[in-house]
Amino acid sequence: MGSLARKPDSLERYQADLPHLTQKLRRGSRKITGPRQAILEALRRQSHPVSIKELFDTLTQGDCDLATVYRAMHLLEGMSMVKRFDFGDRVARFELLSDGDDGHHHHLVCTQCAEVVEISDCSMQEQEAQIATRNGFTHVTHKLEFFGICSACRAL
Amino acid sequence: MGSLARKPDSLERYQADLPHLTQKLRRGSRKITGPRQAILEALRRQSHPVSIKELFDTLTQGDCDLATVYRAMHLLEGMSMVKRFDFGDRVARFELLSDGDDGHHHHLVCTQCAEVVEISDCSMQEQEAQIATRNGFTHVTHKLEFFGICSACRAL
DNA sequence: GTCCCTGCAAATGGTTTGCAGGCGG
DNA sequence: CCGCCTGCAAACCATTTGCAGGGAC
Repeated sequence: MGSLARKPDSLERYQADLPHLTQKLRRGSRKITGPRQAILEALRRQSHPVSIKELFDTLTQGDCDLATVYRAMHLLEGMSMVKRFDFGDRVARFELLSDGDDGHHHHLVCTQCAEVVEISDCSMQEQEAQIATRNGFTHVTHKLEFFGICSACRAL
Repeated sequence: MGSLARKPDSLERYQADLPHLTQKLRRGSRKITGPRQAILEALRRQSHPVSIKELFDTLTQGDCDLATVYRAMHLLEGMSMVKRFDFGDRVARFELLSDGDDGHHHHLVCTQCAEVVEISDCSMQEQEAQIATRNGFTHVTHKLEFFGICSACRAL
């Protein structure tokens, strides 16, 4: 069952607590500010990739500015604390990374209701290596997302 | 992604000639206009996905308006005459589809110079099917692109 | 006391759209 | 001639950035 997709909304993934997260900031010589704490808290509550606008909307009005969320996500991405995903709708989505998790996984997205299921197993290492050597490339990575229609939408 | 320095196109892929293409338009009860012919001609010259802006720049000034190119690409996409690709830089890129080609292939993109190599073999059908049944989804498709550093950029 | 961080507002860049006139069928 | 297409300009939307004041350390 290891490769089975994760159940949405159950938050089974381990999420570091806030002090743990802010410590990472401090280690990176970054300041721990109110907006950043609010953003990290908001991120912890998510179990799926969220867009910046969505994240912003979960914040108490006045917690911080939209531009600050953008800046914070850049910062966190640079510190490998979040991972950016792209579902092809021209909107960046982010997930908080757990310790030691490189965040490499994919998603199955319902094209009608946007339900997201996490796909944990990725068997592309060998293909990646093959592609690298065949084309003389190095540092080859990939982006992969699945799209389809979920059972609920199909029933409609 | 860097700016593009497109290499001379090899054009190995079969590209239908213009009359053949405009016939498809006619079959779809679409009008054959000057701008559309110019756009199709410009598309035929490409052997890799091009952004709308790039395509527009290859047109003789005055051939048509940028907005018209956008509208034409929507039209052509809806008629399955072009396929849209997404390299994660928030810019849509398009490729002309050959007859009978569903356009399912992937690309290897250099993150420094934006060189693009087409990856033709895709062995994900079974994984796709697996993911569909495991999660109760239907009509499952995927988007997959590879990124890396090409030999030229590596040498710099 | 530094200078990093923030809010605000304006700019950016890709893409879309409203409108009135024009041309393909 | 009818209605699809087009050019033009303005609107849109996610994201970025300049600036000056304020707070973390």
